[in-house]
Amino acid sequence: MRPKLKENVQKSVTLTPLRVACSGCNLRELCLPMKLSIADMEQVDDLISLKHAYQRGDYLYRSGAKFQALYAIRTGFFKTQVLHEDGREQVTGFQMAGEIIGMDAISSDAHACDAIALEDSEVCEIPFGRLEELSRKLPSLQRHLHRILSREIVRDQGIMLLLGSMRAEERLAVFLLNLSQRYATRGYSPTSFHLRMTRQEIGSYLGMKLETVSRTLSHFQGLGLISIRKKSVELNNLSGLQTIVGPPQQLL
Amino acid sequence: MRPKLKENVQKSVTLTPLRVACSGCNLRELCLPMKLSIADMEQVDDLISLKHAYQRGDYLYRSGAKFQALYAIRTGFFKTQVLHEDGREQVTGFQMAGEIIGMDAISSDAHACDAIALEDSEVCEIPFGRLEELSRKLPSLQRHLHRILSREIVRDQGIMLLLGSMRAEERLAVFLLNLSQRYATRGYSPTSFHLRMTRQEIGSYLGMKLETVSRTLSHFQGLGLISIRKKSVELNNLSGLQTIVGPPQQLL
DNA sequence: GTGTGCGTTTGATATAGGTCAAAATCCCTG
DNA sequence: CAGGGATTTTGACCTATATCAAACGCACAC
Repeated sequence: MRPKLKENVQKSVTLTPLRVACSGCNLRELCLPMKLSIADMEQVDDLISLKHAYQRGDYLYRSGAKFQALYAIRTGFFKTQVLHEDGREQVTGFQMAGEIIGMDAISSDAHACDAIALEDSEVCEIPFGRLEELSRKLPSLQRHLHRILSREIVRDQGIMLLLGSMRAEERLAVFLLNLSQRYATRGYSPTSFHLRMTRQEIGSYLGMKLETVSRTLSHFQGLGLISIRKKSVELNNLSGLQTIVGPPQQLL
Repeated sequence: MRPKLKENVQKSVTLTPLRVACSGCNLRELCLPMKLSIADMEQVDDLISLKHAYQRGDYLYRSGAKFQALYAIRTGFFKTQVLHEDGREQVTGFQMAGEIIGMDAISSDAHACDAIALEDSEVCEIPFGRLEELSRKLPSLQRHLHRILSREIVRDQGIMLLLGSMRAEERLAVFLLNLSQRYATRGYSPTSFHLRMTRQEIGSYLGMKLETVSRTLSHFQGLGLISIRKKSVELNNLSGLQTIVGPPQQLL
């Protein structure tokens, strides 16, 4: 039933004929947080035609694939990764419901990374040509698209800061706090959640080896900051994690 | 005459009343590589009103400053950096003529990083509101704006790969090859150029300490790959540098 | 010209995190 | 429910890079 990630080779897309309406979507505040008239909203609904289902391990898109659309995650969890020819890979992000992915592909009309479902997921497809067209007519949609693109740039800069100037403990604390905050935004517990990714994927994202991820998590547990058992984490002391993030503790 | 970087505190902007026309700019192929009718081009010329001059050490913008415009670098060299409250800084990029910066600010209407001139520079200002307006009328301009934003995302992903999974030698080789390629694109020698930034800034960008930058450069010189004296570099063996970039040489 | 300071180089030493290995646990498959 | 691969944990050891320190040199100021 549950496929091993590496073996899901083909892009197995289950088309759900069901039309999804943004106007009725409970993620709208995350995905399209702008005010539109009813008539304009209908045009947006028109744009986002199909909802596709992906199983754990499926590719949403592959590096090199022709760019067609942006994707809004409706449910589920994805990772994006870039591959270096010599086999090295770098996870560039983990995406959850309400987030939009695929923007790397606009610049060259081909995707620059892979996007892979880490659990069974549903995705709304946003044909980019039509999005551009509509955003020419709706300034607030245009503005929103620009914000989303820019937000991605800012996010990436934050990761550069993380990878370029933080120690392993700090990176992991930032990572946990970031997940916490994103779950909170979605109405889930900020202190208790399941990690959808492996230690190896966390490590790739944070620029460290899986053993170091595991050791550091154990260390946090030893300090009483978190409880972790396999993939379920409990953050027992958010402000304690916050204080980990900071320059090397010379005091204390 | 030549100010120390840290002391140029105020944003000293010299307004050049001269109107600059994109239509006549020799950087157009880098900055606006798209075909427009003469009439449309005039509208773009209209948009990009003023050319400002900055001296070495001047801030083009600061983190937190209100977002007004994107900036196209006409001549000169900038760095962008993000600061963590605890004083740590991360250089997020080095920008040269024909490149556009400031896109981080769109998402929140405030700049998320600092941009600082590393040499005397001239910059074209592109008021963003008017750019959005015009891009609603000119689909090819709209498309171009989207490409530029997306290109920045792809660039950042490349840096994440670099910071997250390459060794110091590889990072520095990638850095030198990237500069080489960008100078080549601008019609300068790909094998002989001046570094505008300090070892410390290179180190910040590449996630390593200045001493490691210096040692690694010396090492490359020892291998005959480059010649370096202070800030002037000569790349003697581009393909040799290429082979440095790759998984840890187990063979050889 | 001489002094001062920043940037750079180089050396000696320390350490965070990587590597290798083994055991424990989990989870899917048959 | 037994078997086997994948994932995780933990330990022992190693290395790439950081840290600390000293000396040098160039650029600018006086």
